[in-house]
Amino acid sequence: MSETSNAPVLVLFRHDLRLDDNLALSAAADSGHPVLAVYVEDLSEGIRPLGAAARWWRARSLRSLKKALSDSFGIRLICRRGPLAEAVMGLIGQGQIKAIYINRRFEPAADKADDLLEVECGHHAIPVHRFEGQLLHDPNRLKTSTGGFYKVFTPFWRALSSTDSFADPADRPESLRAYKHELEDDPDGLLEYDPPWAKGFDKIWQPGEAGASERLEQFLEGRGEGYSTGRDFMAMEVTSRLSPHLAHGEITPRQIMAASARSKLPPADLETFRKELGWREFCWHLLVHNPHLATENYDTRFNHFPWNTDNAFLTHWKRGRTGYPLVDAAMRQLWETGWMHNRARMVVASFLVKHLGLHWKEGEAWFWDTLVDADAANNPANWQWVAGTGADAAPFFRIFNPTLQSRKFDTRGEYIRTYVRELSALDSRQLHEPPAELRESYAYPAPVVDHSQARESALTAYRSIR
DNA sequence: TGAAATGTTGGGGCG
DNA sequence: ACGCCCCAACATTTC
Repeated sequence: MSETSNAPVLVLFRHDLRLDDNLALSAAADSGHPVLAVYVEDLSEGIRPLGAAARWWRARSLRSLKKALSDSFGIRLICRRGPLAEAVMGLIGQGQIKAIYINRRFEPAADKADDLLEVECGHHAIPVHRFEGQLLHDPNRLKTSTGGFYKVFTPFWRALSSTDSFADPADRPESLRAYKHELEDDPDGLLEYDPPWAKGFDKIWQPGEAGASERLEQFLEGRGEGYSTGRDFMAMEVTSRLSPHLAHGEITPRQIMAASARSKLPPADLETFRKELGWREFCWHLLVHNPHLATENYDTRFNHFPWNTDNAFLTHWKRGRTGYPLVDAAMRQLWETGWMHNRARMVVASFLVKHLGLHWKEGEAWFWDTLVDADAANNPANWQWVAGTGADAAPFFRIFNPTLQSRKFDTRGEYIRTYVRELSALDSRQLHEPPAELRESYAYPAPVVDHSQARESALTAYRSIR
């Protein structure tokens, strides 16, 4: 490392485990210097550590990235964990790094950690170059006409999607000079994480950039046909399943927008699909402007809300033993696959908050730990939305009837039968609401709460803080 | 991106 | 033939 002319530039990977449309990587390539590629698990103050399912995903995604860097460029990715600035300083000898290239992060504490890195590097005259990729918009730039941030989705999306077209994605670098080094690859074992509960995940998911672009292509070339209405039906395989790939930065919303413009899917389906990306942007917009979104009620009137603290309720919910087949199917899908259908998420979230009267943070924490796509903005923002404590939130009186949702969106019971296997012999007339006298013989629990009673007490509680 | 309660309408059974 | 009632179907209001 002693000869400065051969000194490397450093590319840091964090939530951007990809080579395509990776502006930091491209800029590092353009610098002409040899590249040292490092993934850092940032333990800086205030950054939320990944949940277990997301760690499972990351281990595989990192392996895939490592292989791609090695195959394409002969670059050996190394992995480190620790507070960002410390990890980076510990890695490099002073004055031997020309520059650092990173993609901007929007989790407020992570953004701060990047600022700190920049300050630390400044002391050593090492410039830190930041690039965009995680989002379509810059939450600090997009403002309402009165200069504030957006609090309602529709005007937000109108403003965002009516602006000039989004930037085109960048190709992966044609060539990169590898920096030769003797650094240890993965001292903390980030690439190895194989918990027993994740055994089934491999059948469903292909973490990594290649898996991401495959999903996108499949979706835009046919799977997404009928998305605008079909997305509500939980047994239909019409959704893109891109969320974990997006969460880990294996694909960018820029790439998705650009690809969707070339798709032959019906315009209505594409519009609905893009709008979902819009919700993702909106959630990040909210988090940037409300750094404590994951821990505090956006609507502070709820600080005095009389939540239940019944641990037995919470356990039934987590295990998928509430006695409501749709809720249980969804919770088991989450456990078995690390993912849950969007409508099912709304149903189980509404059930936790309104039927069981538990604090949304309980559900948010479980999702955070069990979802492969857990995202620091989307998870809390959507939980607050369902709970009615959030921005542009669902009105307090919107209480899903799990049995009705089941009849409407899983009419033939395929979704339920897939995950609540003990009920698979029931015909669809009984499946949505198994008769009390049958439950014992099917080893299926009685409902933990009575729907209309639970509904009434939720309404009473929510009215109390209006 | 809801569900339940309440109101309205119209067809058909029936005295 | 007619009015009355019932109730399903649909619309509107309310939470």
